[in-house]
Amino acid sequence: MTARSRSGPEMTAGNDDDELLPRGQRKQRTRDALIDAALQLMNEGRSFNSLGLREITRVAGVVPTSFYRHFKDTNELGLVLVEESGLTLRRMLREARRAGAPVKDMIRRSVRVYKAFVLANRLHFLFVAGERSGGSPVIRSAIRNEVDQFINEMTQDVRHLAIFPNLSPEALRRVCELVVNTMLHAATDVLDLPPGDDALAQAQEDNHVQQVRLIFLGASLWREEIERG
Amino acid sequence: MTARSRSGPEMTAGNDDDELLPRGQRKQRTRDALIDAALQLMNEGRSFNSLGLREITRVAGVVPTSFYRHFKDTNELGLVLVEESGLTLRRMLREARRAGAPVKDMIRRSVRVYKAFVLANRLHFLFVAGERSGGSPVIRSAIRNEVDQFINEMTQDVRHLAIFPNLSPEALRRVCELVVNTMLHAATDVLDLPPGDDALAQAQEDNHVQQVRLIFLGASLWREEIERG
DNA sequence: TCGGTTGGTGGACGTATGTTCACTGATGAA
DNA sequence: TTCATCAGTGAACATACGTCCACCAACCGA
Repeated sequence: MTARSRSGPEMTAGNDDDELLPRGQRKQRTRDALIDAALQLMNEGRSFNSLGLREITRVAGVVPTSFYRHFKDTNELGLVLVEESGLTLRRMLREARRAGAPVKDMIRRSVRVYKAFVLANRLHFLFVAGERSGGSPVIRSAIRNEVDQFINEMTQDVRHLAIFPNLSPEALRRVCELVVNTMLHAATDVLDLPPGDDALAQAQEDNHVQQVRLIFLGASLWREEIERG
Repeated sequence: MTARSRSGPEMTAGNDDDELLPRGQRKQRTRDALIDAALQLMNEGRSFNSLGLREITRVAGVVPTSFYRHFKDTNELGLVLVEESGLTLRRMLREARRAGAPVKDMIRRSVRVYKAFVLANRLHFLFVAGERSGGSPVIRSAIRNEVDQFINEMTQDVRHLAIFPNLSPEALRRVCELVVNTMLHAATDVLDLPPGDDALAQAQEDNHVQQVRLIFLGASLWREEIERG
């Protein structure tokens, strides 16, 4: 599976330059339009499994029956969204790996990068954070798998950075799990924050930074044989 | 506002012994039946704002129009649910206060008590954990207020326990916020866990215990002037 | 005892939904 | 050029929804 290429802020199926495209790509276009429509509706405050099939097709600029050419039902579209979001998460990890860990002010810089990434991928984080504990069981468990896998990969990356040589693999994973949970919840804060209020944004960032600092402080001083009791 | 008294696992409006009740109490009965119906539907895996008015009244054993005698719309019922859940949270805090902090094995014991409380109040935690990041904006923000207030009260309680004399009020609140977020997410784990699998439950408990231990370790060693940079 | 108040009923309405079906017109391989 | 394939169409369906209305029966203060 490869990432979709978005064409604009409001994607509908009947674009101007779709006449000259081969059939496969045209199909992919309206498929993308359907997915984007679902994301767009969630961006307006709706939860995924309250979305209707007709509603999605309406926003996508397509007749309801077209939906079935691409998905069996809305749940199947949801699972595709989970997969896409998982790709986004892994892309974040990959970019972080490529950039390397900042040596000075590591945590604050990382939180800033994370926040920027969340805003740049607003819709996916909105979906993940929103449906992770909320919606239909099948989607929830799919998201859980995706996040679990993300935590595993992050654990590997952190291990190679050798920041916490004192931690066993299990303990290190636990630390990563804690950070991921904290930061996924932080994503909701970031996304809910109205833009323009710089002071509030700064206070929020400080809060997130210090929460991670606290976790890292605990992690750096953790001694397996003592704390495990 | 006082807590409702539930009458059974499946509460409907047309109970057997409602003939001899005064009108006010009878009204309260069907109101409770509506609230319980919504909770019951969520317990079956539905998210709140996908619930329909008719659906709720059907489960409550009442005709759809009766709904309007008690709530303006489903959202208003949701806000009542938020308030109820807030009461449950505060009740937990009150009970913990009364029992006092366990001196030995504090964290593990506390996690066990918490887990028991979550299971005993399954529906409220399911609602809070599920709608905290998911559903309609108005309910989400109402829950956020409730949780914020809970964090504040918990901060006061922890302050009086004098566990972290090194922390400023702001830092202590941050620690509580971290613990609450972690434990609210843990509630989802607990509620999703299929019963009977003792080994998995034990592993899950260990995980939660060690996450809190890690936070507490960090908190106990936090030095304001050093870490705030 | 009376009569207003009130919680619950049943029917009806317009509208929205998910799903079906036959159809169309362009695509792309033969 | 021919022709099967197939993404998208439009009409129709049964069903569900939220909301309105008139009505009823029981409660409860007068």
